[in-house]
Amino acid sequence: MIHIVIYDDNISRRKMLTELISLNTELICIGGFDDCSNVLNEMETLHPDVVLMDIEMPNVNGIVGVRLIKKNFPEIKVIMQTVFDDDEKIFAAIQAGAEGYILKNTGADKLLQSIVEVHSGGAIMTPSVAIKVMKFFNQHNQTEINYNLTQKEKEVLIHLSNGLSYKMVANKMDITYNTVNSHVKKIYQKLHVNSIGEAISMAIKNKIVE
Amino acid sequence: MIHIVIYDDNISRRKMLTELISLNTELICIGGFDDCSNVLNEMETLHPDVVLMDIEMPNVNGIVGVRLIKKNFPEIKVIMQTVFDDDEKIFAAIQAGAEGYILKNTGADKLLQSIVEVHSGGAIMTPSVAIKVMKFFNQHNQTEINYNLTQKEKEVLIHLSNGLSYKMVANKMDITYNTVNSHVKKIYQKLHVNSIGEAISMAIKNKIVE
DNA sequence: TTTAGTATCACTAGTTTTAGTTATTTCAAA
DNA sequence: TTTGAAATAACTAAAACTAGTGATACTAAA
Repeated sequence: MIHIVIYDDNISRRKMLTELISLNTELICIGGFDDCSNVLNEMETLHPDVVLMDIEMPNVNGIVGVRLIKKNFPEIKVIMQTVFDDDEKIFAAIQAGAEGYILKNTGADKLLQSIVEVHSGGAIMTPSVAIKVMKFFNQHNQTEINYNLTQKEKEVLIHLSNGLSYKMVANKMDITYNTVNSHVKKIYQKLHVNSIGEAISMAIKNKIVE
Repeated sequence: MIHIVIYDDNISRRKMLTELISLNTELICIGGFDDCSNVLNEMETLHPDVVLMDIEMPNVNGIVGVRLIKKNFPEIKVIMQTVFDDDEKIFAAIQAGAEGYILKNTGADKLLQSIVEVHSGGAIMTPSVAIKVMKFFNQHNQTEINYNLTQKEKEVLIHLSNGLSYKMVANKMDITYNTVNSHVKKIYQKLHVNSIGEAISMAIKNKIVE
């Protein structure tokens, strides 16, 4: 028996969801609220398995709500519901630790399915949300532009980004100071920079070095 | 009519998938191959809408395959299939640009559903994959360790990471070179480093600067 | 009201980086 | 086999950084 609490400022929608949930004998709705003003108290007393959380709510919204829940009751699963336009809210919710993101127009069967899925340890997303997440993922894990740094050049750059001086790099790589200097000059040319700071900044951002 | 090509080294499975797909009148399977050895040629000639791609294949595997497809035919949607929900492969596939990632034991109806969903611009993941992606997401967006850098110190650091010299930073911030020097000394103390390279490296990795 | 932290600035001296030019060897590709 | 890139190295001079000490002014907290 999965215990569910619903947060949604639209009462008729809440009623509808409650009825929908009661159709499945595995699920039971044990509470519903307008917003997250008292979310911690409510979690404390009701201790549901899964929370259905509207993102847009007056006073204390769903993002804050899920953050509070996850911080204090990490075992409670949270599914966010949104009308969906705003990337930022999706990512905020993900970072707050919600297990699911589904659109409000999601079909009844899928909603129920999602609750069960999340309860059993999975995560669910509607496809349009998934594509945003994956795009964001890619964007922030983009494969580097190839600056054609050689292995030695990369090695020098890594050492420098770890705070070593040319002298120390030379020592570590068993080459002379002069050679390190040569490599660095080549690196700067290839990266189109002219200081160690910018080179390292570029190297890290483009994943040339870890 | 959605045109589909299947990559899977298991012939009987490929046959099964082909038959499954043909059950839906909206879908048609226009090709199937053992591995990705000739994937670019095959894409060139068949130009499917969606590719069903097994990850584990001899010779040229699915990860390489999706990477090749996405690089040369970004409009072709790719759904990865695997028996393992191996973290590394999932992320590799996502980064290669796959639109879907589903386990092989996914039900027939869900598979077909997924194809349609992906074709219409969404992305799909099985719940167990989704939770991994989201965890990874969170992990790599963790809030920084607080080094208690002041606003000015951060500002100096940002300028330095953009390649500015102390002199230029001074000019930009309307303070003297000496003050910049003071800030830097403080930064080094707080970050426990003693070179610009290490400071920037640390700053970027800990999201002190973008 | 004393204290701690921030922001500002100065001077110095030693160290390091940057950038210029030049040159040799090696190795793989055209 | 010629060519070109990579790796190595040297020399130099200017510019920049590092690190030490010390000082003033302001603000907010104890």
